[in-house]
Amino acid sequence: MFAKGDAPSGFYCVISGKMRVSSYTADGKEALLTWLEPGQWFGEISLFDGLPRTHDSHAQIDSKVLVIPSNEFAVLLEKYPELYKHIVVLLCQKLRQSFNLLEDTASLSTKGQLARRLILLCNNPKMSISRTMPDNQEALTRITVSQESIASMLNISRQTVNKLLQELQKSQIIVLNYGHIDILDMAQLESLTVR
Amino acid sequence: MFAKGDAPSGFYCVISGKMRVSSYTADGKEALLTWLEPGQWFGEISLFDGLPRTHDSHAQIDSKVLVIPSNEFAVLLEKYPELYKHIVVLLCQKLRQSFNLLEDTASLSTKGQLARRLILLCNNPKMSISRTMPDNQEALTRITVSQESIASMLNISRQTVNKLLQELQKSQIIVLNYGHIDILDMAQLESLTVR
DNA sequence: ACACAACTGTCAAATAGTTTACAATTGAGC
DNA sequence: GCTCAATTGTAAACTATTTGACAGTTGTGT
Repeated sequence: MFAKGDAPSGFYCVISGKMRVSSYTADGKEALLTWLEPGQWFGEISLFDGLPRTHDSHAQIDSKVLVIPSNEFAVLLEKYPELYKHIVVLLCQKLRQSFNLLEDTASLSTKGQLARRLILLCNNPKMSISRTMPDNQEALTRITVSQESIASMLNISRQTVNKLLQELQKSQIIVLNYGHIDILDMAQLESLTVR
Repeated sequence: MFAKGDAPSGFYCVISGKMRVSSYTADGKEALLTWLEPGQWFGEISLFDGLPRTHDSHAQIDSKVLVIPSNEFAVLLEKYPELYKHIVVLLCQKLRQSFNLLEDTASLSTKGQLARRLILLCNNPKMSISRTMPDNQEALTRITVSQESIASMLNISRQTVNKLLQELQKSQIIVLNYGHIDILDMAQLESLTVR
């Protein structure tokens, strides 16, 4: 468990399992940002600007996390300054991702945001600094996520999520199941997200 | 004018004036992300990951922008690799800012988001890589922005903005004027943004 | 000082989303 | 196979937000 607000302490990489990245409202409701999967790094923001962590990260399932403590990482950077290039690329990827998310929430209808999120969930593991993870999940068409989780990501109620998902199902774009969603027509899904 | 989707072309710094950073919906509505003021750098994301620009930036008023073309910047980086450190810090600042924005939209009520945005607009110029700009705007309590602009930033209607602002005015938190808003009680404004 | 554009204030009807509540279904563990 | 927790489906009442329309106000430029 790496809590939001914690002092900066290191650079982390998910080795196995799955971490939830989220923040919490006053009333304890979770606002889910994303998941971190094996091969994805996190914690670098605090590391470089020295401010508290931006989010809570906690294991959703049994997970192993590689920890590089701040001071050790500083030594590494000293020794291999070319590491900076990769850090910069990692940061740019994350920044681009969050800009895209921001743009979505700032200009899409609720239905559009839902469609966008479904697409994002299909090609989730994109934050990795290394390309060590195989890209074989490219054409993933099954999303293993509860409607409840989608709701907390979009800051809307589960009932609304359900209603919209059923509309998509009626349009033959997706198929709803217990605990997962199958995408039938990615192209049509994309067409719902044109701004 | 630096358009979203343009090929990466350089690293920029606002010298004078004010740039609007935004994207546009299909129907031409503007989704305003923020402004860039003198001393603030932009364009670095495209520069480092080689992908198209993430946003439109266009001058709101007559502005001067320093342009460092990609190839020249590459030479600079080669010559002064310690520049990377500063780039990393700049990126972290922007990332932290967008995470905060994301968190707001993901967990605050409309009124809370409005309060948050008013606060942000007070201490806007925070994206600068250098500390060359004096910090004398710290306790700024007048926001020069139309209700229309606020609406497009929050992706809500102008009428709703107006209604909520008037509630804040009734609570003696702000005063509404033609073209600008005065903040009377920053503390109370902050208290509306607790999650 | 006049005209005009930009901005603000307001309202009613229509739409969208939340909340509360409860039933039905599914999957996991014993 | 049975039980229980998690998840999904559904509906009605309520609240929030949008849309469209229009009037009033303020600042700018001539």
